[in-house]
This record gives sequence, structure tokens and C-alpha cells, in this order.
Amino acid sequence: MSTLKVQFGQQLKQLRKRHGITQEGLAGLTGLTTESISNIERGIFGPKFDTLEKLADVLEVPVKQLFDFSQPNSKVSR
Amino acid sequence: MSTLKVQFGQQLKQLRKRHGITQEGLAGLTGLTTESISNIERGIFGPKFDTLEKLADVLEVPVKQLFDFSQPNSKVSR
DNA sequence: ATTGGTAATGAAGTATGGCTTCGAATTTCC
DNA sequence: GGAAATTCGAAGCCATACTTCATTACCAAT
Repeated sequence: MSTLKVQFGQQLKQLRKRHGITQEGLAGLTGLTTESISNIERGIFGPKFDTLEKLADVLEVPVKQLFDFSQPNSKVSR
Repeated sequence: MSTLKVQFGQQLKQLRKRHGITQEGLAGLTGLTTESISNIERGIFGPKFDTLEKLADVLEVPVKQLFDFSQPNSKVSR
């Protein structure tokens, strides 16, 4: 029920789309499965630190940006 | 040997001290043990999302600040 | 209507690692 | 020196991150 997981997932989804990549693509580049990416984006579970690093690395953003929920972003939504 | 765990740990330690609280105090407030806090601060393991939330909550900082390693002597909050 | 590409979802299983307890050693600081 | 704070090890528990497989749904285009 952690709202952090949900928020994180939404942010991840945004950053992934902004990066112009699909769940499958992100899965391939991080060594995860598409189901895992989907589960993370929907807040089903929160990734462990190793995965956190991979995600930030692939998306080319600092890890902290994955936790920056400050703004409802103007772009890319929908 | 994830550098993220280590950096996170150092940041946590800084924020904890800045908050004027001991490992035991933080342990009590988060429902963890002092050993766990110690292990996290030394980068032995990275906390799960639930713990992440508790830590940020107790330290009264947004989660993203726990991942903000930009400045050694920062005055980020204020 | 059907194809093709993407994502959601469920069920069931594995195993990693987050966390604990206990005990002792070490560092820090007054 | 001595107490408090932190480190370290080892062993074990168990929650959960992640997997595989299989299905379903959505959404554009054609």
C-alpha cells in the first residue's frame, strides 16, 4: 500500500517514455523482465538498490530524479 | 559493492547527525535495530521501500534528499 | 475484422537479501 | 578511564523482488 512505490512507479514510467523506450526495451537494457518493469511502474513492488542503479543508469538520470515527484510534469503525460 | 548503497549510507548518516539523533534513536523511531541502521549507513545493504519511507519520515526530509549526493557540506534544505 | 505492438494481469515458484538476535570488539567522546 | 555509540561476525528467518508462462486487453492502423 506504500504510496512511495506508486509514486516511484509513475515517475519511472514518465522517465521511460521521455527516454523514448518501451517496457520491453527497458527490460532488456536492465536485465529485467517486462513483467517486472510493469509491476514496478504500477507500484506492485519497489525495486532493490541494484535495480535502482540500473534503471537510473539506462534512463541517464541521477537516482534522486526517480524520487523527485515535485511537479506534475507538463510533457509526455498521456 | 554497489556504490549507491555506500553513498546512500553516507547521506543517511549525515542527515541523521544533522537531525541530532543517534543510531539507537533512529532505530527506535523507525522500528529497526541499531545494527540495521549501522549496516545501512555503511552500505552493507540498501533499505527496502517501506524502510525508505520511514527513514525520510523520521528525518523529516523528502525521500529524494536521501539520494541527493551533490554537496558534501550542503545546506540543501532551507 | 484482423494484425501488430505495447502493456496489464494472474498464478505459482525461486532465491536473494533485508532484517533480526546475540555477543563481542572497537571507536568515539566527555 | 569509562560510558556511550558504533562496528563487526555469524547464523537464521522470512518477506518480497524477480522469474516463467500464459492470458487478456488496448490502441492504432490497414
